[in-house]
Amino acid sequence: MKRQGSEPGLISLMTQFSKALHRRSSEELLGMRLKGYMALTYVRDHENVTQQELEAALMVDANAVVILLNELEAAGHSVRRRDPEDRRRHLVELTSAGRRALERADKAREGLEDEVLAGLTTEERATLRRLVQRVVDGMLQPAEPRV
Amino acid sequence: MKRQGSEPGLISLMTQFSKALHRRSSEELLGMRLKGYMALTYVRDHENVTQQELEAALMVDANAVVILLNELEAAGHSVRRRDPEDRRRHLVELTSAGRRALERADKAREGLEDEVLAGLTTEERATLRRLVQRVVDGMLQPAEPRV
DNA sequence: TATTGTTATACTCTATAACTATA
DNA sequence: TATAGTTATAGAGTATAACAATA
Repeated sequence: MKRQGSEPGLISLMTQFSKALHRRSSEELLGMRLKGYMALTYVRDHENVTQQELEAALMVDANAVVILLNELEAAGHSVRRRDPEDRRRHLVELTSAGRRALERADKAREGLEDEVLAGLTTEERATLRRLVQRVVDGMLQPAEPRV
Repeated sequence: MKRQGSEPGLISLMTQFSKALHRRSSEELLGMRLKGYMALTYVRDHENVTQQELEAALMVDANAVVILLNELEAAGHSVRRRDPEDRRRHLVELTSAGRRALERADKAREGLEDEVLAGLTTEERATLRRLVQRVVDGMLQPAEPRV
C-alpha cells in the first residue's frame, strides 16, 4: 500500500532532483565548484554584472558573493573592477582563463545532463526545460527577496 | 546582448527553482520544517520504513536522519519502534498527531504550489510533475549512494 | 565479522550585524 | 543620510569516524 494521500508533492520532487544533480556535479567533474560555475555562467551571459545582480541571480547573501568572487579571483577566473559611473560598485568580468575553464565545465555539464535525462526524449527534455524556465521566471519577479 | 553560449543549463535552473521553493516553504507556512514534512510524507506513503530507507529517500546521512527523527519525536509527530524481525532496525511510524499535522502541512504546500505554478495550465503542471518524477525515478536507481 | 543506529566532532554553508568608501 | 561592498562572528547544516547493540 503506497501513496494513500495526495501526490508526492512538487517540492519534495524538485528537492530530490536538485540534490541528486548537486551530488553529481562534483568539482572533479566540472573542473570548478558548482557555485563558481553558476556565477561565471551568469557573468558570461550578461553585461556589466554587479555583485548585487549576482546576489539576486544566485539567490545568496552579499556576503556569500564576496567569498565566492574571492575564490574565483584566486583561481584566476574572474576579476572585479570599479564601475566608473559609480565607484561604490564593482563590475565582474570573466578572464580569458575563466572563459576557457567555463567552456570545459559546460561540456561536462552537458554530458551530465544527457546522462540524467537519459530516460526522456529530446522533445520531452525541451519541454521540461521550457516549463521549469517559465516557472523560475515567474517566481523571481513578484517575490520579495528576503522574508 | 544576453545568452551568447548555450542554454542556462538545467542544473542552474533547478537550483534556482529549488532554492526559491525552499525560501517560501517556511516553518510558519507548513507548521513544521520542510525536512520534517518530507520525512513524514515518506513515512505516511510507505510501509515499514527503516532509517536507512529514509537516508536514501531524503538523500541525507544516517546522522541527519537520527537528528531529524529526534526532532519529530520531540514534536510528537513520529515514533521509532524496534523491528521484531531484526532488532538492529527501527521502523518509523506516524503518530495520529503527526498525521494531523501532515494534513495541515499538505494543504499549505498545495497552496504554495498553486501560487508558484500560477503561470502554467493544469495540463502543463501535470506534464512537469510527470517528467520530473520520471527523471528522479531514473536517477535514484542506478546511481551509487556515496561518491 | 558485518550491519543498524547513535554519538561526538569537525567542517562548510548561511545569516546578521558592524564597518569602510563612495554617493 | 543612504548605498555597495567588505569583514567578523555566530548559527545551522553536513560529513566523518568511532562506538554500542544485534545479526
